[in-house]
Amino acid sequence: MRSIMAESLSPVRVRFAPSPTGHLHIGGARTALYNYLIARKTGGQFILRIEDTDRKRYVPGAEEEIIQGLRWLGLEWDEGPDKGGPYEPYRQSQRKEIYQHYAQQLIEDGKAYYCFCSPQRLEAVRQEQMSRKESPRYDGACRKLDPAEAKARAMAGEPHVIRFKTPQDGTTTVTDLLRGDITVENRVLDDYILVKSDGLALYHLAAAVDDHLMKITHVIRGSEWLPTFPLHGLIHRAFGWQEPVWIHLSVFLKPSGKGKMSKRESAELIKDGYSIFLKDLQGLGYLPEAVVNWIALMGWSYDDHTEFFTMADLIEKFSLERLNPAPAAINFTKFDHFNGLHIRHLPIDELAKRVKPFLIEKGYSVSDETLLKVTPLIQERLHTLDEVTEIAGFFFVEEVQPNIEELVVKDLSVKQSCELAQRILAILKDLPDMRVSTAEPPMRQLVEDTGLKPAQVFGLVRVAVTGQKVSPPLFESMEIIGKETVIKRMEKAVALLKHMEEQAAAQA
RNA sequence: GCCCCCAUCGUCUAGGGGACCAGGACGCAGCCCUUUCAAGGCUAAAACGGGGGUUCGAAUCCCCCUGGGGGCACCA
Repeated sequence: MRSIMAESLSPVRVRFAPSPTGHLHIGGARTALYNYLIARKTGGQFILRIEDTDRKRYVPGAEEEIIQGLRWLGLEWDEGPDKGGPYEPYRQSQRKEIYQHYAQQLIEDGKAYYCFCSPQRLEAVRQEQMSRKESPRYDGACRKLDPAEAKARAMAGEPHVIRFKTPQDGTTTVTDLLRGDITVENRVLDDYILVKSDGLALYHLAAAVDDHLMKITHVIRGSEWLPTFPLHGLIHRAFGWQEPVWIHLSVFLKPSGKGKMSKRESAELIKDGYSIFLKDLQGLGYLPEAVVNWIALMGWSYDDHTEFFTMADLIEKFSLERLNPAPAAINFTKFDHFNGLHIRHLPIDELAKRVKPFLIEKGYSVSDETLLKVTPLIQERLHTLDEVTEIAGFFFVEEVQPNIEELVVKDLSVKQSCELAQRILAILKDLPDMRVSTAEPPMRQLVEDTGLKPAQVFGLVRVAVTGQKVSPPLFESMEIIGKETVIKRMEKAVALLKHMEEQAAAQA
């Protein structure tokens, strides 16, 4: 496959054609991304087309969610329902007449026919075929109808659909860029419905017509279309149209690799802080840069070692030839890794800006000045943005609530811990300020004087000042917090330890 | 049941007949660094599903099996 330099350098026209029937997920996002990348790389156009021909499955708000999701990822389209373009409209529900026109053309050419079979009859036929262990397929009853007569019945208003007259023998060969030729026996193909009884086209017709009219050069879509791929080739050929280059992407499997993510499993994921839905990702603390990097690498690779990619890198390096047709299991821990990588790649002020909403949401009062000082301390500690609250929340509160147990120094008694805390307090009180250069030397001296381990002394200070056992670097944190607050927190720790000591004495 | 697709470490992958006792990444384990946690560095364990061919030579090409996935709607 690698020898086929399909995209070469000529501009492609590609489209992402989602149907507004639910949430945009990472699988769809990846399809959109690959389309976008190849368009930008070749200087072509990326088109957004909404495939909303099924009114029953239409979900209000889904189109907006798709648009928001794509924009969040940074995948801006050149033509689409919201911005128009030379081939508008870009919403299939608004193109009903166009499809009808082309369906008529097929009927006139004898390549499609009216079908008046009721859903009930079709269901009965299906049942019977199944009971005979045959594949369910249209039995072709209306295929034999006299075309003039059928047309008259249709014109008279008799309910009908329009079916494609699939060749009954021979084979059909279509070509996928990644898989090569795919040949099927025509007899296993059905006389697929092209236009429903409500007059709206089904995907097969609508997509073919639109791809042709919109001058799409490459169709990059999910592999769920592979089974009907031969039909799509046949439809293009029935019209005498040149086919686009077809590329079917692999599917995403659940983390176990066993099957697709079910609706239920997708919903459950959020409990673990993950989601396959784009709408959730931002709130869970993920960067669009990381999402792009992560999904780009599920089914595509650049070489044997490069893994970090910005959008600009991807546009430069992406190629259809290096797409991988095998299904890929979703790996969320790798997603976390990429998120950390991109967090560390962000400029400080940008990271501060992105982390701020998470602090605000948890009720912290955030001063930009403090946040800007805190951000460098947490940058390499964050895997997701929302972790900022647990790692650095103590910077933005008046008081912390240390766990009394944690205040007791390892291998020391409560009494000894209390004495140590008092010595620390005395030293800090005497200092002119809390700069690292001011506070660290005397504290190190204390470690030496007491013969304790650094971890023991600093651990006590850490719990007292930050309220947590794990924190950003201690002295840098104290500098940001400032002397006044540090002293106040130390005093509280001493008081707590004293109280604990008294209680222990009373019990004895 | 029928049709189609896919097949390298647990996972994402590199690999286009000799450069492969198979490379990278995540995760996992250990070590280093270190005031905690990270980040970073180093090391380790970890794979060509099976069987036939073709060839001097196969992870790479062909066939079969097996396994996995997708699809069989007046959904997309």
